[in-house]
Amino acid sequence: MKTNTKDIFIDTASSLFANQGYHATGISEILKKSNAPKGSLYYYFPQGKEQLAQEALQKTAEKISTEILDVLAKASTPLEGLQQHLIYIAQKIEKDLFQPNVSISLIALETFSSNEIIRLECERTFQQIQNIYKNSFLKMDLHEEYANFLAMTMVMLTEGAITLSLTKKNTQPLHQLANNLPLLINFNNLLGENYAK
Amino acid sequence: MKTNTKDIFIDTASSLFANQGYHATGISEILKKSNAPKGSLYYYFPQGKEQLAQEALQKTAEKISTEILDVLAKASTPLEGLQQHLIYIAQKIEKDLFQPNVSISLIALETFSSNEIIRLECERTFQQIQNIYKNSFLKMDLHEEYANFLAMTMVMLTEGAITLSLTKKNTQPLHQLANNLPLLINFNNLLGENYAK
DNA sequence: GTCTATAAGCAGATAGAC
DNA sequence: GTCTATCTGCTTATAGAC
Repeated sequence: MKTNTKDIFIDTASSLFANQGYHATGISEILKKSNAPKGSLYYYFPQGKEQLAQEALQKTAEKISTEILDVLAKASTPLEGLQQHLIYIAQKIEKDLFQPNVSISLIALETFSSNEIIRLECERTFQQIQNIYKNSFLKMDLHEEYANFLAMTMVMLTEGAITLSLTKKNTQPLHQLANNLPLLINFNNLLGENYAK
Repeated sequence: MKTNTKDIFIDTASSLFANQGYHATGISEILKKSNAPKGSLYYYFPQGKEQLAQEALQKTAEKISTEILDVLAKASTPLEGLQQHLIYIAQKIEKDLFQPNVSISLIALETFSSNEIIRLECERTFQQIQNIYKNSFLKMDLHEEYANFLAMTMVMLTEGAITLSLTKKNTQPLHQLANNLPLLINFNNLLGENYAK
């Protein structure tokens, strides 16, 4: 039997943790926004805040992965898909008034040295996203190592662009990156073809 | 008259905030590592934690800027300088056992929506770093807008590579980016020459 | 300028009634 | 399964002695 009180907790926590961070988000705030009492939270998540954060992070990771796969599936080329994804993120940031749920960098940087469970979850998520990018590049008949490097580059660029856009309270970095992405990710690059010569 | 108790506070706070984050770092931890009593902290920083964080961030920003300028000055080309800087960051991370002081992304993401003073300081810092990159690119006779885009790209890539390396507890992303940077930042790129055609 | 004792409030977590 | 009252410890900050 599936209750959905638990899902409400996860959704609320997912959003709050991603936008404010793990330490800045209190259990009380999650309870208030979930319209639920404290007891039921500890019923569903006996290990408390850490367990809730872990499950919330998995949910965020799933959502991000799905969004990327969707946009790549609709696009006519991987490059266009990546550009559209960056614009999608920018629109989401604007629409949600800079409270989106598009990045796990904050949680990753907050916990990498203090919480091994959550750190591993973040590492897994980054790898999962990178693999999605890599698979799309492989369809372009790129050398595997080169595809992998470009995929890692896309993860770095996307996370960096989100960080800059949020800090500036302006989505210009995301838009500019989307517009000029062909200058960076150049499939006809001779250097790239000789990548692992 | 210059005491240096204040400087000790700033150095300690600078390191703790950058590595653990603003909310995870308590005043008590700063006091303990500074070997100083609580009274003197509030004597030097009457506005408490927020003021200390702001001054610590300025110190971190200064240090990062100086390091980039140094490495660029010694390198024979901007591209080599950027590669060496990435390697320098990787070495610092390894040497300091993943407790370096090389990024402001964590503080930026933690505070962009909750603390306007610190957010502005972060925005200023990102812009300052981008300007250093831009000036080095301009020496290569690039179009100004293209130089500016490449500089922004370098900020994104560097912050992204640090985030990935810390999360993985492995500096491979930083090293791989350094090795393959010429594939991305390509001054002979025809597209780049036509940037703002 | 330096230091300690303490305030006031909030955090995460729990016990136990219903 | 749901809810509330409460515990313990930690947080930032302050008052005031020296």
